[in-house]
Amino acid sequence: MVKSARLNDGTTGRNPERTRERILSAALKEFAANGFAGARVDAIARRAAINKRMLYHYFGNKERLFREVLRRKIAERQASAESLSGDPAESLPFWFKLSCKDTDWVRLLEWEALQEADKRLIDERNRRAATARGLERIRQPQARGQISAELDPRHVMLAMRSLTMFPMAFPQLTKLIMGRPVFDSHFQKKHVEFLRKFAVAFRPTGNHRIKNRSAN
Amino acid sequence: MVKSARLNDGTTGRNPERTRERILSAALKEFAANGFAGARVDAIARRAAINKRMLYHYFGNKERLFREVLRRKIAERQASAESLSGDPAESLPFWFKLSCKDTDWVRLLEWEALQEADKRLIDERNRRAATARGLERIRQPQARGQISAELDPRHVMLAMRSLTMFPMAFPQLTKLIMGRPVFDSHFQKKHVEFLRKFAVAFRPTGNHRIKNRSAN
DNA sequence: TTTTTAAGTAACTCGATGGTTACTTGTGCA
DNA sequence: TGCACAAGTAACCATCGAGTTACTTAAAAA
Repeated sequence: MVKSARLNDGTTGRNPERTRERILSAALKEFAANGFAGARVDAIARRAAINKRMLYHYFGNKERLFREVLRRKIAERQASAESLSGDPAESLPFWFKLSCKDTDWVRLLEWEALQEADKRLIDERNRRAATARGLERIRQPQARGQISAELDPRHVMLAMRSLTMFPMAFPQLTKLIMGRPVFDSHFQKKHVEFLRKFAVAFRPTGNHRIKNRSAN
Repeated sequence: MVKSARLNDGTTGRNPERTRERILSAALKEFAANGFAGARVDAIARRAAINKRMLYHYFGNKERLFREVLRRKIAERQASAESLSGDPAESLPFWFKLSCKDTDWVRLLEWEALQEADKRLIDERNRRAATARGLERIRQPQARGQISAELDPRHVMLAMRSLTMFPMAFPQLTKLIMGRPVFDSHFQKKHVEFLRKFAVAFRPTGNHRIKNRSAN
């Protein structure tokens, strides 16, 4: 037969790479939508258009698949975090927009908060390191006088995460308060404006800025 | 028999009030811990130390029980919201401490965010009204010059909710950032301090405060 | 070409779970 | 006193869902 020659990277016949990939992306959707416990292996298989058995062939079981999905997503996220300005008036809108674009991530974190609260974190080493780098990206602008040095960088980070993730994490509350769904682009634009204005909260106050400047 | 006289309010024999109450409080725990889909009717029955059949006797089915649990909790919450100062330096710590004390509520909201995102809210009328009253409690301090009138009260409310609920809603992130569990009382004390200090973010800036004062 | 191994499929198992059936027992009221 | 109805119990059922068995088929190595 002619077709058996070199079709593997195409769309026909067997293709382990493609199958693995389809399972992973289907699983991401399913886990983000329903959490680990709520996700249905059959649903993942259907979404990926593969036989359920293959999922066990490639990933062993539901939990290992979940860990793999999470690991990949974490890596993807860390990439987008690295290059970023120290000015809260830019970074707050940036993080907020990212949450709006990547609802799967927000939901995965939320499921994790609810379901694996007690168990130890997946990919913990990696995430600790990323958090430490994130804190460094707050201390630098503090030294430069862009963020008040009076504030503990950890609380600053927590506050920034809060302000930028909360609306997506609690869409029903956002809708209740704002009168518009979180996905509404008008709301998103307005909230970006609000965050940009609100960012002054992190800036040094007049007297302190002078104190910091003179300390250099 | 002597004992059949007037024991109903006691601990022995039949007691519909008590049974209903036990089911409701067991259900609150179970739903907060596992969400609607994850909650097990058998587990609720076991927790309440009643026969599973009674649960259907009193509440019809799992969903109606859930709605009743939520309705009660919402009512309880609204009560504690009504009397409250307009000064963010007081209200932010107040709401944060409330979240710390009432984790069940935070978790119920979080399950709702994840699971009933599409369906319309339970007890919606009531919650809309409470939200409107909440917005009023922001407009008043704005008029008094305690909160900047430059800020849209809805965004202010959203930001306040974010800052006060987020740490409890995402305990794993809080731990990652702070190095201590959310339940740690030292963290809670420090975060209260941070919020009190950070509350100036909502206050009018120098020039605007003058403008507002002169407007009265 | 043959053999070996990985990719793929259909049908099954078995425990868990929401809800029900069919029953017994205590209590307030005529 | 007895009767009607609510409170309460145990065993059951149908369905669903993670994981498995037992098989076929493509493709790379020998």
